[in-house]
Amino acid sequence: MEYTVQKLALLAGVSTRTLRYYDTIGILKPAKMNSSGYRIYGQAEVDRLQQILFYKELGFNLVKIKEIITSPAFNAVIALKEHREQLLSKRSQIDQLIHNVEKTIASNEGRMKMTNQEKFEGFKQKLIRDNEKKYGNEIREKYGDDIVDQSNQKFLDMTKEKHDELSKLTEELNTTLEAAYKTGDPSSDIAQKTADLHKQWLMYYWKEYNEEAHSGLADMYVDDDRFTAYYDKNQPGTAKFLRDAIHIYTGKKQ
Amino acid sequence: MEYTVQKLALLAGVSTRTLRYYDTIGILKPAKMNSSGYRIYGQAEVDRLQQILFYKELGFNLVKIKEIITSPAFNAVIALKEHREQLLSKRSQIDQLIHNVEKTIASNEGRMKMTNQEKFEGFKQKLIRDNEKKYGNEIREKYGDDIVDQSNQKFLDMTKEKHDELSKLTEELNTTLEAAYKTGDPSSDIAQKTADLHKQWLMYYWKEYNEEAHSGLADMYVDDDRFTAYYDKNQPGTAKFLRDAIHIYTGKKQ
DNA sequence: TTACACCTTTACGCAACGTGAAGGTCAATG
DNA sequence: CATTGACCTTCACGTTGCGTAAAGGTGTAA
Repeated sequence: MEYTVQKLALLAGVSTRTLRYYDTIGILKPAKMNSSGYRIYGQAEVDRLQQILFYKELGFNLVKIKEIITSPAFNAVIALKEHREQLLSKRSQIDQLIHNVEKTIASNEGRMKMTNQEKFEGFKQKLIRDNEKKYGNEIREKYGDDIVDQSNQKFLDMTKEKHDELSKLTEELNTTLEAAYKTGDPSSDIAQKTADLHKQWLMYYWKEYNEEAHSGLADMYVDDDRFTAYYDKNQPGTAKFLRDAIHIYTGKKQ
Repeated sequence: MEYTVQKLALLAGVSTRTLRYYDTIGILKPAKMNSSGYRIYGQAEVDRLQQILFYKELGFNLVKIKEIITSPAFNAVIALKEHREQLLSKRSQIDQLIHNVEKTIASNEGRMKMTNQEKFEGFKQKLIRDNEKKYGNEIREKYGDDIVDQSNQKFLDMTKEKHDELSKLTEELNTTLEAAYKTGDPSSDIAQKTADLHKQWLMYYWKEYNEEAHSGLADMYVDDDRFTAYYDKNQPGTAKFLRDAIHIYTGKKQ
């Protein structure tokens, strides 16, 4: 039995374009060409196409399929297991997305006060948050995933109430820091109060608290210009002051 | 605060290419261009970018994001709900894939006798199966989805044992049909036995049995050349004979 | 002025085809 | 025998969200 493109396409339920494409990428070449240059497929090609379609239904891409069907059968099992892993991780990604979308729906719907506008307004807070996250990544590398993982997730999971709490806490931290700075003494009660507020504030972004990480972050406040610029915006030296206070608070320095 | 492409890219954790792309597709235009044609972004653009990235993390494509952030907030909730539906259906698709992949792994691994080669070899059987499926689709349109749904699925779910049963049944069907044909009488015992075997054989592909569908399929055996060719390959007239036997069996004809 | 880091536009590449366009081929028909 | 209509062929652009050169202008510090 011999088939032209359309015959085979009809038989297999694919388009003729698909068969031509499979020819050009070399995954399914016709058995021969007739005198007019028509593609002629035979039984072997039908079988091969069946295999291709089978693996395609399992979600493999054509490159993988080519590998599988051109090399010995043992590769198939390996490929299948790899593929299963990929599918599983893809599914958990989607689960995450669904979770986040639902959270967003809830926060958009239930409490309309927290509009998108509000949620994203205030550049400075965002700058800081982004930097926290950025340093979170560095800390993650140093101290392992668990400490910082899913700060983003925590933020998304935040309800309006939590969000308001955070806003208040941020303000309190700022005013307390300003007052503490005026004492000039990082070991003063108010400076230590500031460090404690900073810890609490941090806990909105980090899943677990860890003194070493906290102290490390404080170092980075001085090392990174954008951090420094933010904390020093009213009074230069504030970043350093906060760092010292945190060092004392975490027991890193005398 | 003003940002060039790279500054903003660094801040937001995206590439400069991305920002330029967002400019060309009009989802994020810079606030202005300086005298040399450099893109300059301001605070509003940073905010907008944050929104874009937020929705991107939720898995929206850029067209949808553009719709959401350029039109009033109420669209956002609708879009989110639609998006959730899409994600849910995507997840169940993936669940299907995982299920199928696992079945395939099991059939490849547990019982090595059923290799891919075997599984897909034998063009005639496949041709018939494909035709069954094809007609399945037609029957589906006529009698509703339930009757034929997931014949493919059923095939995938088949274990080695089932597969062997099916092979044996197919052979029995063929030999019985041949013998029955020689009697020349579609109402003969052996012809009716054949019809019954055919029903059993069909049940490997259909979820539910239905006399009308069975009888309809028999008609198609005569109407479709490929079917006819298959059944008539040894003795011409076999397709017709089988059809008549099935008609009697299903009570369609005296 | 030289180096170097930054900026610009243009454009190909990726996956798996869909969708024309422009033009030959084959069988049946008037 | 010419025409029709259904087939076949090879380009080649469009899809999504950028990555990755390439070729060339700009800013600034040494």
